[in-house]
Amino acid sequence: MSRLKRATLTDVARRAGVSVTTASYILNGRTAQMRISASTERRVKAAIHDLGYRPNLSARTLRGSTTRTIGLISDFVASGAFSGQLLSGAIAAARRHDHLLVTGETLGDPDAEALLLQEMTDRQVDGIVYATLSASAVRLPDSLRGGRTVLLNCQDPARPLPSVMADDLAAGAQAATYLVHAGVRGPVHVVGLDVNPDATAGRDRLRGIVGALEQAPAEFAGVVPCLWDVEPAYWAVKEILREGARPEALICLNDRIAFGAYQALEEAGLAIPADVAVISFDGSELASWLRPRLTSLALPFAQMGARAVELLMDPSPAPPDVTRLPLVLEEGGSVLGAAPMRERRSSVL
Amino acid sequence: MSRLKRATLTDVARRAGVSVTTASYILNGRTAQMRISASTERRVKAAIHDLGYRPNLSARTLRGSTTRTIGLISDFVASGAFSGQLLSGAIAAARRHDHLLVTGETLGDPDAEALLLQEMTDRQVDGIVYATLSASAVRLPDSLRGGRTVLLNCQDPARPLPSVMADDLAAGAQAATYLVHAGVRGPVHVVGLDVNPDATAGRDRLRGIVGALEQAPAEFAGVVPCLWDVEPAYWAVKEILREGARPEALICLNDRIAFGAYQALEEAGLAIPADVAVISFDGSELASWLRPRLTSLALPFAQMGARAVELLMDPSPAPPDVTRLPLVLEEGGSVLGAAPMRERRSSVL
DNA sequence: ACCACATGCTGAATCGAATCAGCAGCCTAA
DNA sequence: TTAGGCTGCTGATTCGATTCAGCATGTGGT
Repeated sequence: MSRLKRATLTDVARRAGVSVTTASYILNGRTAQMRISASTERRVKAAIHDLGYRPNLSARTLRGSTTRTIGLISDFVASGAFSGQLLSGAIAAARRHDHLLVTGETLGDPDAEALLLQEMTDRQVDGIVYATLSASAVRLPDSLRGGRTVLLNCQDPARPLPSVMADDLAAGAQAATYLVHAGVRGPVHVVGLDVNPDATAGRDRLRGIVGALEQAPAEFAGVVPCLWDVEPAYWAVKEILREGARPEALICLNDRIAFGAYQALEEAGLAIPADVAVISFDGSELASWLRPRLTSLALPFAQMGARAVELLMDPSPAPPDVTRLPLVLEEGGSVLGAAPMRERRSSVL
Repeated sequence: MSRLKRATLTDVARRAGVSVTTASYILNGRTAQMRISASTERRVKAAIHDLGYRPNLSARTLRGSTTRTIGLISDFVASGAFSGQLLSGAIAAARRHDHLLVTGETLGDPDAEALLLQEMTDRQVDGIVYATLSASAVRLPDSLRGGRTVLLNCQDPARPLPSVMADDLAAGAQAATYLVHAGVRGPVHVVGLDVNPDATAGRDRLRGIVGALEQAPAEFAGVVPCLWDVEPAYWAVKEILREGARPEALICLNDRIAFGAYQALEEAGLAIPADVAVISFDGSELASWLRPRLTSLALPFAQMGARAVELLMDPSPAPPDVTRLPLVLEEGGSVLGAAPMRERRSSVL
């Protein structure tokens, strides 16, 4: 109510006619061990209620030194819908553990990063989630040495820390297998290639794809190199079509690439999925906007954010290894012979 | 370094051979008023440096009661790219004021909202930004009574609080005027209609559009009602085309609607922009992915997030009125006769 | 009748920093 | 010589909650 004066535990104790010590014990549910009588407990609880008492967290922290706060540092918060999901998952998990999230964005600037880490350790956050937007290898700043830290969507080869990532390798295999089960045999092209040597998602997916295709009666026709965006993909696919390629299926390394591929295929008069099957990775909203709806393996960003926080909150220190979360197949209509509807949970596989 | 024991001001004072009081004064730059000698100051600063001393913020808060933290409560953090931009802007502005952001997501649940507010006031945040994903009227919980609060992308008609919103009315006029200047005279259809009575963006944009068209030599052909998403828009536009409408321009109330319109127009063999001009609102990535690139008025989400924080940080209490930030025209190639796009990459179109 | 023990509570110290009030020592002026 | 003022520092208290150690009672056993 009145912002002028918050009630303190002293106020509560006075009103209930007990000592601050007793009030504190009751507040913290230690009545049993401390042998507080039921009547005293009732009086104190009434006082707490009447005064609208809320404990001062700073005072608690000063003594106990847990803040019920965890820090999340990300390189990019603004880009795309993914960071939102990641944040959302982390926020929800933190709430489940009665924690709040403080968020920082580095924009890739090491100085900003160092400052943020400083700010967060100054605030004595109970743990730090260090996240990157695209799966990659990173070199963590030294200031992150002590304390609980979990990496999210990245790994530091030089530092053994627990890390949460998407299982891109398995997803690659899953995509290829899905096509094969849908009857694809002919040339399968992979579209997209990372230029950033630290990015791991593309390489992992590709390895998964190639590995699965080798085991299957389907021809791998190679990689169409292009940046992971709509326009580069459009031009790249247009180009291979011009050169005479007649793919039976395209595996696009993300949804934006798939969109570019859609545009190029349509322009070339090739129908999806009748002439060419398309499958991709991300599971973004874009996939659901395309006609036909794009079949895509969804990155479990919300779950990843949540898992990272869970690992931090787990009292037994998490082992310094990588937790890989599976991508989830979201079926559209871009692969012929596959299940047409979403309800058809991949019984084909 | 060692996480075992942080140096305290007592440690610093001991090492420098002064009292804690003196150390505190030097730490806070009050050397002049407190007549600390230069040599003492040097000794203490050296001690601070050597020990890697960092002040304990909880102790400071306990005494001073500012936390250098501001809370942001949003209904949806996960959806779309917008919340990310909004967050990013708010985070950056908070950093500029040496503050950190704690973030909460209510998912529209009033109970979650109340709990979050409680958590944040418990933490004595210096201010709260209350944000919604889509521009709307809200009824704030009573618990938000005291304290500094700024509304972001929403207004509470019952409560006079400072609020930051996009200037949708002006943007509507801007879109219409842009078309008129590009030579559009024939039937202009507006696509999209809000079902949510609390949402304000659509109504404001529509009012702006109609107002501007009335002043201009262009025919307003009415509203094509549909939900703000790709598929509803596709069907709705398909339907009016089937019924014989021959629009010269479509003003789509957001980019997803525009995408649906693109699909319907292409299917009907109508070329953009040669046969039909399309303009829309959002300025999302999607706009840049379409062929031709969609001309769209970008919502200034990052600036809005930043502005909300600035208002909170402003020592003079912000007046309880609405700050409206302009949308920014991002030109694509979806309106004929208008300025060509920058870097005309797609000369094919 | 006296010790032992359980019951039900409280005093005081503690966490780390900020700050008010004040205290030596020295210099200057009357 | 001493009051007054300046310089350069410090002691003690405060913020709000937690917690260790302990202190009155009452009760039961012998």
